[in-house]
Amino acid sequence: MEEGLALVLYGCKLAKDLEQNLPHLARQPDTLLVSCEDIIRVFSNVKERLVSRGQMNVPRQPQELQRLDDHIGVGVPEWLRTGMVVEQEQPSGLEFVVHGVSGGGDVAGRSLRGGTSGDVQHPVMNAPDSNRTSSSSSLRQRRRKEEGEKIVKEVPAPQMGNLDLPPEDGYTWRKYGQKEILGSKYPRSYYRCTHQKFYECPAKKQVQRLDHDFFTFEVTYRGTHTCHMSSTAPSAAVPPPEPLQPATTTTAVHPPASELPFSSSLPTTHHDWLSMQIFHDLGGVSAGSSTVAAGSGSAGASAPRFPDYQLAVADMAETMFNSGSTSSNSMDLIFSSMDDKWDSEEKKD
DNA sequence: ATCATTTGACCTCG
DNA sequence: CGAGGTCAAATGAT
Repeated sequence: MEEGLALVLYGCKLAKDLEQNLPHLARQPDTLLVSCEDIIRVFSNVKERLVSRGQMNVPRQPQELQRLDDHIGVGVPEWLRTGMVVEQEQPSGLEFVVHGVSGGGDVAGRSLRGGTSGDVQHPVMNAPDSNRTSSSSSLRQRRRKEEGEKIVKEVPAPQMGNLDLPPEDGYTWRKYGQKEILGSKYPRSYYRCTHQKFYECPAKKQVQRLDHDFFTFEVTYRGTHTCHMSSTAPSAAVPPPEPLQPATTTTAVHPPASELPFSSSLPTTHHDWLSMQIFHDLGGVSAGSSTVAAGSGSAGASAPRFPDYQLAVADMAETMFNSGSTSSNSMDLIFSSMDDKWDSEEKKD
């Protein structure tokens, strides 16, 4: 196992190197491809070792996690830990209550279809109110109020740290407005997808605290994320578990993966492409939607499962390749605690 | 310099 | 006309 961990670390280092050289490699697709393949090969190797070691012989005991912790560095990220024990305890944080759904869902149905069709349409993006004549012909273009898909969820708010932070849902959002709402104690914040610019991603959300429950947000999602349809899209489709204390007072329930915002109904999220790429290379078992459940805590009942720590590795790789979190640099997040370890390891040599 | 947030003004719709 | 939603300049953070 020690050797396997070393391989994981090596793979992570390769990925980090790749990230650092990305500006240059971006102009050299061939080199970039080789680098990616190297990384995949390393993690595939790890996977082979783990499989041959015994399918279900997964380190779950606390002391074993501690060993991993010690090996990788100070503090395996909490999401990685929880990813490893996802079956035992529901991870905290991502507890959604589907409050109500309205709208046709037509948009979602079309654009979420696996991205195979290639021409994702943005029905609300064009049609910029051609004949909107505010006599002064203001330069501002405004779209009609979008009808259709609207998903309302109640999400427990952070109960420690910055209480003003909106609930993390795995996407990156950019706030573009805030407004006092009549009859509501708390203002409503308006967010749009950070990647709207590059990918014309129309996804938006509104976040507002419940009047009667300061520690619960009502989150209204509108539009569908299209930014993860591209293989180069930088968003994360699967929300990572929140490293926060579980909300103990809410009656939130754990939804099936299909109820997570937009992404999970996708049969081939980027999460899948990642894990499938890695495991498919080996002619391994089918990486079905069960991989999606890795972070969400809903275990596929019948689908073949990978050992949880493999999912964690895939998750980590995913996090490295996708800046999905609101945090600006997920690589730093992952490696910040590992740098010291690497340094000390290298000094030993 | 770049990107995110804030905030007042503006627009849309009921 | 007013409430809700969005824009974009100003400001702040990195």
